Amino acid sequence: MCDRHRGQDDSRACCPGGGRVRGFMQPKLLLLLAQRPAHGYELMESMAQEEDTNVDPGLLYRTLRQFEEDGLVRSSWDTEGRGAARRVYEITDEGLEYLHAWAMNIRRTRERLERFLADYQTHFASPSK
Amino acid sequence: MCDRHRGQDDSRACCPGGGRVRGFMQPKLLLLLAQRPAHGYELMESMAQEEDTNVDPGLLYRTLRQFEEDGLVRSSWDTEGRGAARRVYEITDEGLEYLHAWAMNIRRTRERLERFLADYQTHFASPSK
DNA sequence: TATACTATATGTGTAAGTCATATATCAGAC
DNA sequence: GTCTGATATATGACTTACACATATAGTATA
Repeated sequence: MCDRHRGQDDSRACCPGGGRVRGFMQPKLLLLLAQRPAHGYELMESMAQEEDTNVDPGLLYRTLRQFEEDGLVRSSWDTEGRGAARRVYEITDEGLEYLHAWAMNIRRTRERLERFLADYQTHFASPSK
Repeated sequence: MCDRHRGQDDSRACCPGGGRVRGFMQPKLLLLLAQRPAHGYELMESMAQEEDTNVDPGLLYRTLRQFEEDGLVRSSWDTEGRGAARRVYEITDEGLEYLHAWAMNIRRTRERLERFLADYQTHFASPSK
């Protein structure tokens, strides 16, 4: 752990460029939308809750707009009820295909992570240091 | 799968921005160097073999230079033997600390992937579609 | 009327990755 | 001899996922 974060209990913050495997919000968003249509704020709360990572609203809304531009979701304004108008997103057929492709890649990634962790443990468990 | 790649047997190529979780080369490089010192070309071959992904030499060499700048590895020229001179890298103590921090993050990431895949399968296995 | 929460959005910058290309040495084919 | 291909390292231009800051507007409640 780096000097900056040593002693902190939030090991997620460690380190500058050091750690984390990225690129996960997009499939996660598509899966949530496959389960049910939702608006951005709702998706943000779901993600913040299920993953224990802080979600950047800017990234989330931009990702949704990009998804719509790419035809993976479509949106409509919900002006019913109280509160500010909300844009409700639902997944398209193309979005579902994307999600399936993503799931395959994630399965492969999981296997790579498992091989990495196995190698890592083997190496640091052995007495040869 | 997207139009561009439908029918191809290489599902890794799919799709433009669609899939793959990134940021994995760095911990993988550090683990390889923790196992034994090596030069760039050798690391490239190890990675291309163990992961079945094509490795970009540009990215690899730039990453190693960055590692050295950050003090995670140190290098020396090997002019022995025949062939072009090669720069041999070995991991430093700081690099080892980084590797440990990375391994923790990767463990957490694996759990997120597993939760995602479980949710995914649950959703698409159920008859409610 | 102040403040907090709900809800969506932009601007700027960085880091990891992609693709193309440049370079030099050496081995073997022809 | 020189041509091709493997070994070996490197730069330039570009894209994208993400981080961090900030803007905006409506609603609820104290």
